[in-house]
Amino acid sequence: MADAPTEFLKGTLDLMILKTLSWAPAHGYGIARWIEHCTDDVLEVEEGSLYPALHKLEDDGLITAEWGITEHNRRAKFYRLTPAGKRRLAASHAYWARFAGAVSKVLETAPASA
Amino acid sequence: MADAPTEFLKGTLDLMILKTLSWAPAHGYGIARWIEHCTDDVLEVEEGSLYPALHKLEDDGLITAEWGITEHNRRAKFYRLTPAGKRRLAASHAYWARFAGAVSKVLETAPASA
DNA sequence: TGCGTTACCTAGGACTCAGAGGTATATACC
DNA sequence: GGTATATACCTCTGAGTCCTAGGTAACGCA
Repeated sequence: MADAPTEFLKGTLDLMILKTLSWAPAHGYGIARWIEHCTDDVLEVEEGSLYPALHKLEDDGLITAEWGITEHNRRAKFYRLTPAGKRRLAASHAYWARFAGAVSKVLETAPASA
Repeated sequence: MADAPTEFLKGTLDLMILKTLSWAPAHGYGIARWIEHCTDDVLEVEEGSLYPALHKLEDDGLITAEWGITEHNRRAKFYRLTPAGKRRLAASHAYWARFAGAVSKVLETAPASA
């Protein structure tokens, strides 16, 4: 994905796509640009990862797509969260918190406690 | 890996192994048990993931192995961090902080700021 | 007309993790 | 002595995820 953190990431792409769409419908290109901007380019979204992920989310019924015109007057597919997508987002967000917390626990535990 | 967070994880297994070994040398089985214990079983380390990871870290020169006897009087391979492993741990730890921070930024940004 | 940006897409390979299976020994219990 | 449990190691294979590299096309501007 980026500079360095290509090591981690897994499932987090789906989560961030869903989160981005929770604010408003958006097209793939815009989602990628926004995530990069929001994280000061720490997270770079590759198109080869993005579009397959988007299609999979659509197949799973978590998002729906509709063709439209962007502010730049270009044809684009706008994605929107479905109710199932909202539920998935909530669940994934909770899982992430749980997971990240667990990793932090390991990373911050002092030697003595072992 | 576990209950739920099998979605995330990637690279984090290596990181947690290195971190565990930074306290003291340990054998595979012990590393797995300790990570599970430390995270209240949020993270479950599967053997099918653990041993290949251990072998890879050894091939990469980040850890070294030596046969010994455990406190249970059983034959076990004890792994120890190499200087390169310590450097990798520091770098990965920093990457993780950077990555987790970026994900949190996306997850916690309010709609209005987009 | 040509170029940069916006916007979409896929095929292929690399890599990681987990499930399932297998080996062997020490200790505890019957 | 025989059996069960826990400890401790290992690998094969499949499923899934991501990236590289390539391609299409339309808009706006010089």
